[in-house]
Amino acid sequence: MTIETTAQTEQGVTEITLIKDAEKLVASYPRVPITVDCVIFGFEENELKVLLIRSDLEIFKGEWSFLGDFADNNEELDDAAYRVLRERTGMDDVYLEQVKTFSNPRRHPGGRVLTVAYCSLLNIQHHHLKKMDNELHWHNVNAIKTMAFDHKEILTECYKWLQKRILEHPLGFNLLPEKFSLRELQNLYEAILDTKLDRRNFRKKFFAMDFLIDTGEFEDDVPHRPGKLYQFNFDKYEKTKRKLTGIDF
Amino acid sequence: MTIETTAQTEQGVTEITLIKDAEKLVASYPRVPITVDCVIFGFEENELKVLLIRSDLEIFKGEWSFLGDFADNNEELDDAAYRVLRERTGMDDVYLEQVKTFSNPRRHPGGRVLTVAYCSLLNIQHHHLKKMDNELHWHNVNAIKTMAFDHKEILTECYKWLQKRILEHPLGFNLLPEKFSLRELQNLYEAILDTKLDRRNFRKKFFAMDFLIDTGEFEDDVPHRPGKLYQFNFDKYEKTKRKLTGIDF
DNA sequence: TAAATAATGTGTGATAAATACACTTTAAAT
DNA sequence: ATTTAAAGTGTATTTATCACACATTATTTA
Repeated sequence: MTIETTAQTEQGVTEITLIKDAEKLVASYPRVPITVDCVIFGFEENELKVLLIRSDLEIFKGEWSFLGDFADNNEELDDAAYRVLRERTGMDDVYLEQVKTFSNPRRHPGGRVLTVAYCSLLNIQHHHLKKMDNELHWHNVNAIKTMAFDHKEILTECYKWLQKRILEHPLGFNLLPEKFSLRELQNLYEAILDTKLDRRNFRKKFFAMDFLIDTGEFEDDVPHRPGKLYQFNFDKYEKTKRKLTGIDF
Repeated sequence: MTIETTAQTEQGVTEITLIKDAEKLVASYPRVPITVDCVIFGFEENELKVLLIRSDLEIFKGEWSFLGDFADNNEELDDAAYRVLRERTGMDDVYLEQVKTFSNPRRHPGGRVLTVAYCSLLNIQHHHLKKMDNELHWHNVNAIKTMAFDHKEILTECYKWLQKRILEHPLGFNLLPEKFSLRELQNLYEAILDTKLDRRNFRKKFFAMDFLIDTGEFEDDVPHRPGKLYQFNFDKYEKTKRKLTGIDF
């Protein structure tokens, strides 16, 4: 009993020493500020959009950038990305995934800053930009020519990521309203993949997967025959492994 | 002319001011030490291996970890990863790809350290561990139970990455000797994907792609009918978009 | 109220890819 | 000469991809 206590104490002391050693080692190495950047995709008027804000750096005055922020001390980066989303858009139940870390030492004019890019997909109708906030804007992804920092490069990488990811995982539903027509779904895929798809094959493919629930409702604001509205079946989505590859091309 | 010079000077002055502002902003944010960790896969005796080193932290005495290092000031992380490979294995023309950033604030006992995991694939026969260096060891990937830091988690992610990546990109050749038999190639795929493949379909698949060059040579150290030796056709590999998906399952 | 418009909804046949499956051949070892 | 162990090869079935056209329906316009 005495021995056991001693052993424990000794072990405790040793561990504290070892942690001190580790701390000393870590303290001796260069440190870098870390940011997260959220590349937030949306879909509206048949176009793939991305949510940008005017850079808050004078040197990039007028240029657009992603929503981002420095990571707090002891904040996990996923949490930082969710925090940025919450703080800037008011949403926190969105799809979010880490994509890539960018480390060019000259990417930030204020010195070396490392950034981790996160892609987020959100339904524009669920998110209403504050009217006065004209620093925030949804941009057509294909129309963006230049951005602040290395953000154009980040956008390119994230857009490629999205094109690939949407073929192996039906992420697109995160971008649509809760109830959507098959045309809207197809338009979304066409916008993201930047291609035309055959309507019959597209429908066949999606009906073959059991992702779609027929709501029995129809569109009611279209100047032509209204299409049926569907909902996404999240349960099936979790269970299936079926890929979306090979939609027509 | 005078005006132009003045304008240039003024613009220069302004830019310097703006950069100072940016520097001030960056200086005000938390900084974190960054490491890269190289998850180096190899293939030997029909098993997928990963190259590990005994942790240099006393607190992890005896535990295994990836080859890693802190990023130098102003060093791009890809370069840091290549540097680690070069310094520790003597190789620098290896396949290397960024996989994921790990940021749990408690992942390092010496305080917050962020790490970026890189996967590397290398041909074990081209790399001869220094005989005395018994701190470095090739481990069977499936036999690893615990590791230092969060390296077991990193391994899991990188192994998943490899399994996925090898189906869309013929990376496997990086792990094989220059000349290899189809059996070796199939064994490699079976080891990585952890599954059995049909020999005829596997051959059909690889011959259909034009990745293989028939060397006309045969194995000569096997206790049975020797197989033909092939080389990988890097030119075709660059040109093709053909996927490796759907090998038998 | 008839005609024009614009998109919905539906099926089949052709081609290509994935999969399942068994026997003969060859070289080395015994 | 026999055994062993793997190489090498072909076909038939099923599944997925892809190309393609016409009737239907609600709205808008003349």
